Amino acid sequence: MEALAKVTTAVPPSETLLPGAKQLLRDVSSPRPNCSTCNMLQWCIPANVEPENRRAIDQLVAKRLKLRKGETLFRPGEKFSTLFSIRLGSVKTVLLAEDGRDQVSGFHMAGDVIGTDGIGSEHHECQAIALEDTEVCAIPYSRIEELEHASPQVLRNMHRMLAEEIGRERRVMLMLGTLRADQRLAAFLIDLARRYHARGYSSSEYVLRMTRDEIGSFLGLKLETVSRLLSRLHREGVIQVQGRIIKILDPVALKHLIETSV
Amino acid sequence: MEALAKVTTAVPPSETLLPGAKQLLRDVSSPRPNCSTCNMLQWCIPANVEPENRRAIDQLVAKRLKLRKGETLFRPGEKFSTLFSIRLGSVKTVLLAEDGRDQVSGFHMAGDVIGTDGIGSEHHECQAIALEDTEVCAIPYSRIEELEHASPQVLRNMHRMLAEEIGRERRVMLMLGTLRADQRLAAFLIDLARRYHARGYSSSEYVLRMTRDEIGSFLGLKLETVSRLLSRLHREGVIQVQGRIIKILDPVALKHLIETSV
DNA sequence: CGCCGTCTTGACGAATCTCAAATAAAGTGG
DNA sequence: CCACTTTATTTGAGATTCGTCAAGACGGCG
Repeated sequence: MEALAKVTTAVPPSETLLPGAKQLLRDVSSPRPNCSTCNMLQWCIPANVEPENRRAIDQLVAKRLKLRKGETLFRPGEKFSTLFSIRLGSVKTVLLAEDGRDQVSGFHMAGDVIGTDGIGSEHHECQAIALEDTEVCAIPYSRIEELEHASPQVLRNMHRMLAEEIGRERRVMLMLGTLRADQRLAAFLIDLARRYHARGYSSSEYVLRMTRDEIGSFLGLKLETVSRLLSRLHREGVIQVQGRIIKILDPVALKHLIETSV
Repeated sequence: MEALAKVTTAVPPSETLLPGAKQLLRDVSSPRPNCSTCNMLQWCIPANVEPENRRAIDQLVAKRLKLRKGETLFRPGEKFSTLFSIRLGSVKTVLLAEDGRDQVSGFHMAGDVIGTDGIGSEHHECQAIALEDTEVCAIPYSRIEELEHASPQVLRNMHRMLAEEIGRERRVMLMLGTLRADQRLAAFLIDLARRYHARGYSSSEYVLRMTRDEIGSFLGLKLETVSRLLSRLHREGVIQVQGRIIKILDPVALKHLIETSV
């Protein structure tokens, strides 16, 4: 795996970046987090940074945090100050309404940057919860803003990320408003495949990190419907499902499903 | 009404701000658009501007445009350079998918600023179409950025607007993912009432500017469902519907409907 | 006045949800 | 590592919601 085993449970008093509950999260800033040797660098905020800024990016990450499954990274209303780059694991974001309704608004995997929802309003709008044991780099937004001035590439990366985020939300809206249940599920499976592929994994086989209930919440469906539709696609030979292991057998049929009207 | 009747059909060659189709829109920059005497000022980007910046804001608006019902202000893919503040009338924004699906993503009324979807990506992401005869102020984004440096109030207003936009999209997602048809419609009617009220109009009676089909598209429903549900709410005494005239008779019942599980 | 786009309403069917029970998988403590 | 508990998943039957198709009414406008 990696040399990240040593978990320092004590929070160093020097940099109290994270208020409240987050103090409980395990800080795993081994000796010192170091972007330039990080193997997630190519996906992250300082990707392809100019040679002259190489040294600067090692000042970017304040600390690394380790979350156990189910732990919360930030909550709605919390003051925004930090973006989090997922190094390892996966995270769901959940929207909460005043009346108690809630909905999974996204699933995020290694290489994704989360917390961007706070940039506009100074406060987080959703809750981020680890779907499995997860490690994130905490990057103070103020440092990003500084580096944006020095590095056009960092600015470009940030813009790309924010634009992707907006595009993602837009696709979700279109999906919820215009697609049937089976089409939503197909779109979901294809999107996951695409994202795993982009990270160098197989695009035809992967393991779901979330429950049927969480998938249903994201897609605006009940968990039983998700389960039934997975079974149906399996029966039809389009995919193969074994618990959370998904194999896409006929990607063309899957894509076609989204476009067919009945 | 207002002193806006004189429509100059000729586009002055001086400032060719808007490319392509937009040249066809009628420029109604009477002598010169003037924010400081505009009666929409309190809702707009330079609202509550500092006294020392009063003169600067009159350089903000490049021109005023008049759209007839059905005309398009901008389209997906078009280069972003300008925000539009609605002075009069109303506009819908429409998302388009590659496969032909489309969905109304929002309804915008006088006082709303549209075009913000282009800020992140440099290109517009949706199509803006006038629902009725409409007048907008075209505000070059570069001028806003300049003014943001001089005026903390303008910066604040911009942030507020963008945060509101994000919050609005978030609420739409939650609505589409978690509410039944009747609850969506109730939420829609309440939202319109709230927005009209904020603009000084009655919160219990208003005229819809869009068709049942457009409401359905926005809510992820078919037009027949929208019509049936309006009739049902009318029958139940919660609202009164006469064509596009809506009267909210029992706002409490309407709000309650959203929270009841069946 | 007649046309056309919009709206309403009914009947029917398909999609999706609810409730319930059985099964499978994952986590826990000895 | 096993037995036990808890959680997650599958599947069925029946109810409900919503969409589809079709016919007619309404209303603005040339």
